[in-house]
Amino acid sequence: MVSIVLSNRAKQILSAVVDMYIQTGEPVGSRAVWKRYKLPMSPATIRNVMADLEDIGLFYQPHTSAGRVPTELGWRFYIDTILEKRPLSTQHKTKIRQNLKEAKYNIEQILRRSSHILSAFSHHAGVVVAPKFSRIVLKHIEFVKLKKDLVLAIIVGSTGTVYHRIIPFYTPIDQDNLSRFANYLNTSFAGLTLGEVRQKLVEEMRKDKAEFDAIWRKVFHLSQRVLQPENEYVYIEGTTNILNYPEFSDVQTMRSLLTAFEEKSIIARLLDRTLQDAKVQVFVGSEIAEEGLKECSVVASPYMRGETVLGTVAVIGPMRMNYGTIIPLVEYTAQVLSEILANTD
Amino acid sequence: MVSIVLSNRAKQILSAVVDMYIQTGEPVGSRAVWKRYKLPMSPATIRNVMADLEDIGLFYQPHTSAGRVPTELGWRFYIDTILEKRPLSTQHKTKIRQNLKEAKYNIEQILRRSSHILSAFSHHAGVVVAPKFSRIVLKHIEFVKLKKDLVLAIIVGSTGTVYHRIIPFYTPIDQDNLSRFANYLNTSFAGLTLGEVRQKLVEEMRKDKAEFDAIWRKVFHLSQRVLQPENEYVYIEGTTNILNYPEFSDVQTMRSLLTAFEEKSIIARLLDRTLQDAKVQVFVGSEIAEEGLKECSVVASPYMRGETVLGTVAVIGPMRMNYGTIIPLVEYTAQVLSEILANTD
DNA sequence: CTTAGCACTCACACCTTTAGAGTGCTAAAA
DNA sequence: TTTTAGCACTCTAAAGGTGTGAGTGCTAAG
Repeated sequence: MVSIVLSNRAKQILSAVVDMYIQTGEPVGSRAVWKRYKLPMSPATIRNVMADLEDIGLFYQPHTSAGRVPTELGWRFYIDTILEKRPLSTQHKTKIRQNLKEAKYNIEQILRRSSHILSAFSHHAGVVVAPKFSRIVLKHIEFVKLKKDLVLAIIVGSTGTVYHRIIPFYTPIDQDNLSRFANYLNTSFAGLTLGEVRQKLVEEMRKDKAEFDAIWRKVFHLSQRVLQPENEYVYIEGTTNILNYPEFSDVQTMRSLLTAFEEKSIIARLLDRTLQDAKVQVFVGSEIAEEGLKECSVVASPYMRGETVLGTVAVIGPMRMNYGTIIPLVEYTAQVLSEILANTD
Repeated sequence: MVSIVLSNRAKQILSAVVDMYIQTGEPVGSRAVWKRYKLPMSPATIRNVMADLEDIGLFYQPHTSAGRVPTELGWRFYIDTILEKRPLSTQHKTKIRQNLKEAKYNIEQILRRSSHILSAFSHHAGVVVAPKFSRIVLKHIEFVKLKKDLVLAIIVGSTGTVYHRIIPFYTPIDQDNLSRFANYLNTSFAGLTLGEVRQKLVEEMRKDKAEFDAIWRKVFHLSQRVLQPENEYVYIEGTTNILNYPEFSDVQTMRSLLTAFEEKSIIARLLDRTLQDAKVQVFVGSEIAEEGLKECSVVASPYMRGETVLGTVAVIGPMRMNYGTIIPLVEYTAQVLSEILANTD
């Protein structure tokens, strides 16, 4: 958190410059801001204040005779202390809620739709990170023997997510035994996260080592492989929206941006850190360590099932995004998502 | 097919110009081509021939004092009659084969890897359209009752593809009945495509209408919903490669291109027509009806399981792509894919 | 402390000029 | 008849020069 104290007037001017810069993307001059916002002082006074704000490091001047542009610190300060959120209209809210509820029971589609909504409403890239595999709460597991040495494992999570894996298994075993084992897992571990199940299994195996026969041990091993965490799935939509912003029109910048979007693991890593804190978070510029996204801002919020954080929804765009409307958008989307997931029992 | 007959010399010059244009992307002049390819004639002669080729419509001159650029017709002719394919090196071949075989049993990953390979080797966008749902051959189907009014259906295809669907089902039914029905489907219809299964079910239901009790009919209906075709899945990788090509550096063109890539259904529609013919196909420029891709070329080949065409692999890039190496690349990738899918029984 | 006035700065748009690549045509050579 | 050298011509793109306007900082008066 930045500890800067500003006079009301300075705040007013900061706010006006930021607002105008969000719209135009060009350096904002004193006269322009004066005309536009009808501030009760002359351009000269505004100029003086702007010079002061530049001294503190909130503004930056591309060249001597240009207007001012907010610096990263400027954005940070604006977001933390001045910004007034503009709640979504009830219209928009019902639209979002309905759209997501339409896809009930199909989690993948719900998540895809969420990223679409985020993108369409914000005019930036909309991102949703699917629930982490190891955080999924086990509801049901099933093994199907496909042929002699191939087993299909199906895991149903409490949110309705379904995972399946085909695993080579070179030990002769019949479907009955597999079903019995699945049954054992279902009765003993339903309600735990897959991560926990995995761990408990290791413990069980260690504890009762003596008791187990060879086959049973193999099956334990098999389920270890089934519960191996997998890559996180990331839904991204609206990446082309960034083409509308002149600050990214440089081919070099654009390539690195789009490459970052294409490499979904980068986005997954970036949004991983939002999981710490169950509320909406904003990252500006170099607060984002990820290559290619340092000129961007991210508004992100985790979504949950009950108390458990599952994944993240986010909007990624240029620093000059309209935080006042986008923060509530992200917040609300996460909230609706959490609600929908809570009701899937 | 175009019916144009050219002298050897004209072919040689066409070939040289095309080759040089592939490398530079800029209009090719007579002197440059003469120096580079050491053709046994003077620039003036080359100029004359180039003028002739322009008359036929194979070349185009951006302005009076510029070199020549192949027209769409020019590309078509070149591809159909002059092009010499340059087979992949054994090195590359084993690399591709190994990479794909590594992911055995995980069809999704195999397809994803295929698109990655296509993109990495061609330096353009690599595309793979997953097998069409209704063409999947049924190997195994299973119903799992999740809760009172929710059924999870799992379909395993003969290629190892697994589909799952969660379906609301408001008729009280126990797991036993569901299993019995699944069993019926497995024994009666395994080996048929899902499309066929769907149709047969309708017939069965009609034929024996009288015999069925209410529940049984509901279950029939349920499986109709399960077998509903779903959107085709498309894997695209390397879309950012197009940023390297100056012909797309115009922001407008780029946006429409990237938008087309983001809207995967457009790509699916485009590649749908390749399913007709089980061999590699090339589409140039306006032969592609799809919005935003009219300045591109597509090299596509279906992949199969046995005699059945399943889906398509393709490379999408600028018209001046290196067809000589890309056609064999696409051909080979489709072939390896078909081999791998053939062995999954 | 605020503001009007003014000199000064700098990017950008616009014009002109120039260099160079490439052409088409003509007339000579093969 | 075909090929080639020579040359005038065309057009683009880069380089340089100029003017305009938005915007500043400073100073001195309100």
